[in-house]
Amino acid sequence: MKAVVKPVSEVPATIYDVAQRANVSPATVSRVLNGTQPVAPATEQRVRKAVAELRFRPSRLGVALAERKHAANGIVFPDLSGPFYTEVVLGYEEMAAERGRSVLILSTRDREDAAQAVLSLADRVDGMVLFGRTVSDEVVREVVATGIPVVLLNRPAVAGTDVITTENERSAYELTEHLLSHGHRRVVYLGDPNASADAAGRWAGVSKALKEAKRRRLIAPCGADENAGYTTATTLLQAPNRPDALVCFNDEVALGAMLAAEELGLDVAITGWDDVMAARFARPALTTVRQPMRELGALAAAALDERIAGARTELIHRVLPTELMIRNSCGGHSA
Amino acid sequence: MKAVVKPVSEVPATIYDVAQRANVSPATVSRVLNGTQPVAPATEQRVRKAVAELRFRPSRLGVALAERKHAANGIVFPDLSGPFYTEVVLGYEEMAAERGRSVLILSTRDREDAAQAVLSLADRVDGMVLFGRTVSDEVVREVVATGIPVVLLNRPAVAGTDVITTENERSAYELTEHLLSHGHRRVVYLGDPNASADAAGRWAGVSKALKEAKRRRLIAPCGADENAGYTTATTLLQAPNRPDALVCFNDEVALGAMLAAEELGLDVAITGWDDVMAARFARPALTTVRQPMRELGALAAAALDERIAGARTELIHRVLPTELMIRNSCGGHSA
DNA sequence: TTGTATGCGTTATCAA
DNA sequence: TTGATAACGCATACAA
Repeated sequence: MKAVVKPVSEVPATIYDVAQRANVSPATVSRVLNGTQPVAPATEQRVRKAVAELRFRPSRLGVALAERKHAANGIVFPDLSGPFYTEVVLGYEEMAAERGRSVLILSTRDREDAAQAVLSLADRVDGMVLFGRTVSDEVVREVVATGIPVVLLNRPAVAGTDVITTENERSAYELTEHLLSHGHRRVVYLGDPNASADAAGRWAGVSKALKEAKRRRLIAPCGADENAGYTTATTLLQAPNRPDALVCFNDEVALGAMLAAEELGLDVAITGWDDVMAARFARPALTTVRQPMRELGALAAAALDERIAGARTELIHRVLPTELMIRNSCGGHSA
Repeated sequence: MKAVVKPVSEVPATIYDVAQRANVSPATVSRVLNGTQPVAPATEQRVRKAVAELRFRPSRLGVALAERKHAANGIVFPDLSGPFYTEVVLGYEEMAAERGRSVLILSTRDREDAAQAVLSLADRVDGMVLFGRTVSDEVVREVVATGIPVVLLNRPAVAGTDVITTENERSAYELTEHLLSHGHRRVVYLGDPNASADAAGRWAGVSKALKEAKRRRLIAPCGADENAGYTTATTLLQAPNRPDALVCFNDEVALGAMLAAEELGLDVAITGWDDVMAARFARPALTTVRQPMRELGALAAAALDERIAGARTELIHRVLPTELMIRNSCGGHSA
């Protein structure tokens, strides 16, 4: 006489279905699946058989509620254009995946409800990393107040957060010194120190080198994209007493400035920041600064994980080194 | 006489805490917060007051389980380097956010457990989009079998999936015709038709144009990165009877090939695909094909949403047009 | 208009 | 080694 067996249905099986089919309690099924407690071999066999037959997959929804955790991390960035954020996100995802956590992304790019979006993300993750230039300190504090660990990237610390940044001032200083050593006398910085900590840090380095060399500390407030670089440089290069070197906030700005110089038929030294792919292919090739983007993301994920797991309670503040990529655009290297 | 009021605690308040403080039932709190049923003004006031005082935020975990949905979408891509995937992801995230859904990302880049990772992602979302070159058809079928809607991007359809692709063959055909009209006679395609549907489609277009012009249909199997392009082109350009035009699978390959040609001091026409930033800055500027990346992502999110909401049951298959960006690298345009 | 009670799918505690 | 059963935090039929 055949046993009456529930047919495999289209609706997902629950742990109760499995329990019933294996003639055990739901608790035992859970124990088998998670290895949380010893189970008799024979019992385990029955359970595994039932699981396979019913194609049972534990509901993440149920698991999450019972464990009261999402097993997911968030990451908030202003934009994804350019390789910088992209690479960081990739490094972050990779490390998170290794540790069994999913990652939720959120781009704040000119979104009016950015604050709301970030807060709402906070409800869906066990921890999150926030890039500079995304939301106000006030919002960061609110997120911290929800109780989840927060890691800040390239942004000044807020109480209760871990911080990881890449080095700015020293590299900018060296870059400027290099320019000066090539005989450039009138160097101006294209960027807006008020716009971000990065921009401020780089200006600080440039400024310091200029001061030490007893040069005028010139700065041209400028947006962070190619168009801003092009426009600003066009104006600058047509003014009397035009600069012979431009230290740009990033590669996009620098590339835009190169276009301007090219159009005006002017020979001016130009440097960028980030080492985007286009920097290598521009002619002359762009001198720039490379950041360990991948590592930045991976470290952020690791830091978050430590706090989520409770393995660390004190906060950290790490600064990652950057690397000068001297190429032809800064003059003196046979462009 | 003061009412006894529960102090605001550090542990998150639940809907029961709010109900108690407002002297109503949890159901009423839910109704106020979600506007699912009319509530008396006075009652609503009390509830909102309690919500504010307790800083109550509904637990996503509880909501998700009760509603039996994640309110989240997934997206799986092979990599994020290069602007292509990045822009698509951005378009996707933007559209998803507009519709109140979070997005979970998953990169399969040389990950051995890619299949497992994708399946596990399937448990955490209400629907997902999969790029070509990520997992096998078998895995796609398994995901479809879980019951969640699946949208495939730049990849041949699998039963039960929506498909959105960008046009390949026609653009490749036009690109090749253009090259031929410039007098190039020996044009070879750098790419691997077996590696992806994109590579195959582009080769089909090149092949067709060559055939119609009664030229030899030459192809050099080649990886999809800069290094592969450089290596392949170096070999090709040093062989007897070398090509005078290279149609490359993408911009990275083309840029690598340009480096090779430059090193060898050879003048050869080169075209790419994707219009990465470096394409504009290379000298000569790279002729390439632009895809509506942002739109691709947005459409995918929209398609997913329709199926998740049950607004559409029949499957779609859309092909988005691409645009030729004729610049200098294809010769005849005063490079 | 509001409250009661149950379901959602797990995990985990406490007995047995 | 195993089974009841109570959380977990909300939504929602069903009553009142």
